Amino acid sequence: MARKAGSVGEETAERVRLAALKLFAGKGYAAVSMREIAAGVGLQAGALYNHFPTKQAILADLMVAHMEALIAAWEVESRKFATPVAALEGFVRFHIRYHLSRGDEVFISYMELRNLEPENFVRIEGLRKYYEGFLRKILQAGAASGSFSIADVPVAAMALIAMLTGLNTWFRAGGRLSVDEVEEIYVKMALGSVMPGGIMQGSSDGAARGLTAAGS
Amino acid sequence: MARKAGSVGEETAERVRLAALKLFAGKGYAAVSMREIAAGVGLQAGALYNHFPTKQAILADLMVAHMEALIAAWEVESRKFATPVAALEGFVRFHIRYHLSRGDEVFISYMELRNLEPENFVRIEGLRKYYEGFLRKILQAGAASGSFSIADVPVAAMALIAMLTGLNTWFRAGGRLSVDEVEEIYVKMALGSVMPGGIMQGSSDGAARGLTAAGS
DNA sequence: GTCTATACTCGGATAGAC
DNA sequence: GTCTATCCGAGTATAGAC
Repeated sequence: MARKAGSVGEETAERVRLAALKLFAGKGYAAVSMREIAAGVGLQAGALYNHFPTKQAILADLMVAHMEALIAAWEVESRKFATPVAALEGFVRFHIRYHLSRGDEVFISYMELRNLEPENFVRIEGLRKYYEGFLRKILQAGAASGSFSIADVPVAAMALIAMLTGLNTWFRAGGRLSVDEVEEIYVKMALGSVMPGGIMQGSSDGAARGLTAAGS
Repeated sequence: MARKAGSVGEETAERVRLAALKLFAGKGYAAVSMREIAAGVGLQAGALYNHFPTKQAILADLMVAHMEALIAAWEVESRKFATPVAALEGFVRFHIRYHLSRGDEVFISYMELRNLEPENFVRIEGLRKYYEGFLRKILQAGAASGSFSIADVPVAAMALIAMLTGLNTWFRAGGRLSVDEVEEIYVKMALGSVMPGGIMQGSSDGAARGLTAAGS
């Protein structure tokens, strides 16, 4: 936030962000000192204050940037999908890929909320709610059209988001399964959890299948 | 761990655990001082060291106690269920109720792992894996019998656990929905995510429905 | 078992020279 | 913009009196 494009100091500020991101994600915000961050950039601690007024401002900057980028990315991606079913599948795939590729940002955005002053906390929480609203709208549309069988849209949205984001806590690249494989599994589980027709075997071939409602 | 039953000091130690639990859950382990914990018990900081050798020992004690109690509770509860489908429904209900009733313990056990020294970390992680194993066994049995359609049992187990535990991050008693209502929704979603028959409308009346496999 | 007092280290943040 | 030096508060943990 508030970056002066083209200025020399902005390059240093960006390196500060990167070093702080790694350290916060690895040890936790409270356990990281300004001296450590400075060392990661090759500076003395005092020099950090030319770029950020406080330690918490660095954290808030990282979180806001992450949430805004996430929202912007989905706003582009979401244009591809015409039906609620396609949109849900697209959301699952997008959320998984985006979050797995930004592990550090996701980690601090979910773990360090309580280290924010109220003003920053409210702002980040608002952005998060806004992002969750995308999924709620998809589920609402599908429930209205009969594609989904959902007892409570806000609850279903939170359940799905938690399931998807949970991937970040255990998935490691180079393990038994690839991202693509895990993504397919999650798509099936997510769709199965809200669709009256249940799990569709071999449903991973495209995003634009039309599904008519099938009551219980 | 290592409690001397009946001793006078154990009462104080228990009060220390309680105060530390509340503080760790509220502000984060790293942000809580021994002075704060002592004040919560009505002691001076130095007196804490009569009961715990270090600050981290308090954290590890709380985590181990939580995980062992959780495992013991499920080992009792699990005897009630005869089929994989009933066991999965029972697990979902148990996990939700147990975790929502121990919000503080759950919170620190998931958030403060990185503040543990390797020895303690390995121990807690082992207990967590052991608990997750309960769900894996249920899913494996159901997949073998044809009740479930699961592409990968370990992945499905992690996805379900994340969905269930995620409840703790947003559910608040006294809100729009009761625990019972949310529990029903999660049961349907969890079963729907792994059952080829999909969501069963009105499936919340009991835990022992027999379900025969129904392929796609 | 608890107290007071304190050793020792480290934290965030600032001032002023260059 | 970065450096060195420093302020000042707070951290964990210990020592010894009671």
